[in-house]
Amino acid sequence: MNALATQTSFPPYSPQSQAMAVAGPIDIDQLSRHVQILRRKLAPGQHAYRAGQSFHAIYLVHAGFLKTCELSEDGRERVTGFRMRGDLVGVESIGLAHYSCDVVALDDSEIWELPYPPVMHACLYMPELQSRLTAALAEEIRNDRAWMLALGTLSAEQRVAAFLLDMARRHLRLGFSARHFLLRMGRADIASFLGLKHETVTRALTRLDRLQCIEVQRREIRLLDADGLQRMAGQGETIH
Amino acid sequence: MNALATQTSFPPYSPQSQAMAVAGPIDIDQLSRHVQILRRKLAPGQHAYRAGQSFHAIYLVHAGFLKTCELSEDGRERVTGFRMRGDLVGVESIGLAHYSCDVVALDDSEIWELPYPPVMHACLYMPELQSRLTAALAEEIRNDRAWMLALGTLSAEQRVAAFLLDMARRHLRLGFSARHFLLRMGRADIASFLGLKHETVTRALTRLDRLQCIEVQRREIRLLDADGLQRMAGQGETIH
DNA sequence: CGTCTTATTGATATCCCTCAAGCTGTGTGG
DNA sequence: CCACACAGCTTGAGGGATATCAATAAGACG
Repeated sequence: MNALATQTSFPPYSPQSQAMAVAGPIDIDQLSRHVQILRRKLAPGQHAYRAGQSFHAIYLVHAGFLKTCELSEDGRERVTGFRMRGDLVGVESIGLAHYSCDVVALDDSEIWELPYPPVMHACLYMPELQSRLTAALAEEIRNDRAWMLALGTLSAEQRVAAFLLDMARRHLRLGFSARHFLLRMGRADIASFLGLKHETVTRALTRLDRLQCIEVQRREIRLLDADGLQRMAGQGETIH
Repeated sequence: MNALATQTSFPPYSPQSQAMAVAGPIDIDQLSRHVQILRRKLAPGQHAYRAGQSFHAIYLVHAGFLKTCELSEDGRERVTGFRMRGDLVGVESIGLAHYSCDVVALDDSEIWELPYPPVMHACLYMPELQSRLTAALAEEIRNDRAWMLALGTLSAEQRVAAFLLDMARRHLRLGFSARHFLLRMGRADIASFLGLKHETVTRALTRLDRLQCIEVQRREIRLLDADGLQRMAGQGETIH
């Protein structure tokens, strides 16, 4: 039995997590004085919301792991991102009457529901909140654009490398090992996100394993040569 | 000489444009009471800003046509969008010290510079502005995600069809013909935006022409069968 | 232990890219 | 006004990366 297997929920709460005042970009303690925050737990496969449901709240991921899926009229579907602790979810639907995409838990998760008109109203009393929210939206755009660049200019293998590095960085930001982690999603979800087919993702992972860049065993990933991966993905910086 | 050739600048000002109170998502008349709005003219090829320049303003496109380009450390580059009258530009860099991408005019253009800290400050006096700005950011995210879905699930030909429909819709929204318009960008820019090569874009256009869906002559486009294009691009609705 | 889902691997097909050449329109200078 | 050069577009031939189809293997779960 390895260490990762004991992480029943991902990411596990840090010791002070219940008391943490700032989760992600939002000052929750202060916000909770103005709006009623509901905590929702989701089992793997459950939806936080679906496209078409009436928009009433944005969510802060407190624990777990989720994916956002874009859907088209004719049934095409694509994973547009993965969300973990500290990420805001639902902001893409601000200004609409109905949510525009699906959000599905990939693991046991807890999300904090921030009812939207109240949050907007609270911005009048918390100027800080307003700029945080706007900055979070802008960062979302930059993040999407960075992936657009990657998907349009990198080969399958490079995309997978970039994906692993992104996961590693986000794990690190939450205080987990960037060198050794468990993917919370299946090959098909990775493939959808990267604009590939699941067999291609598998082959890329196998190849990176053979190149001694990583060690893969199903969903368990070990980064052996992060610098090599970064060169491959066209990124200069190192994971600290 | 055809009608399009007489449109020296695109889109031309509408008769009341100088007096128009609401351009795009922002109430400019009211905003101009709070912040100093500078009008900048750009010739084709000129940059509104470049990645790395210090962030000090967002822009409202008043006339003309521009592209936004994402750049990577190792020299990869990709067009992430095209902007026309009413579009906001620069919002992706909110929260940063420096702009994160390039914005280049493709045609004679005029952009209105909205200095950013002042705009943020003005939000305190104009609650409407705040929600408009947030909604504009959210729409940007949805727009990017819709293209992510398209680029990940459509063939080259379908992408080109979707691109033409998008252009047609946006022309229509500005009061121009959706059936007959001039592309402001070259094949290479379209290709970059769609994650293709310029030869592939050319071939797709030629093919759509042969299929009698459109008529192409260099940059002049005529939509002969918008419904056919829409079916092709997996979109149900019609251009009204 | 059997079933089901997920992942891996292989063989082949296809779409798009690459490279190369020719074409078209535009601008420039004689 | 014409000759020329140049940039952008088009077209063709061929190759390569990824998709597709199919079979097997490995876990997960009851």
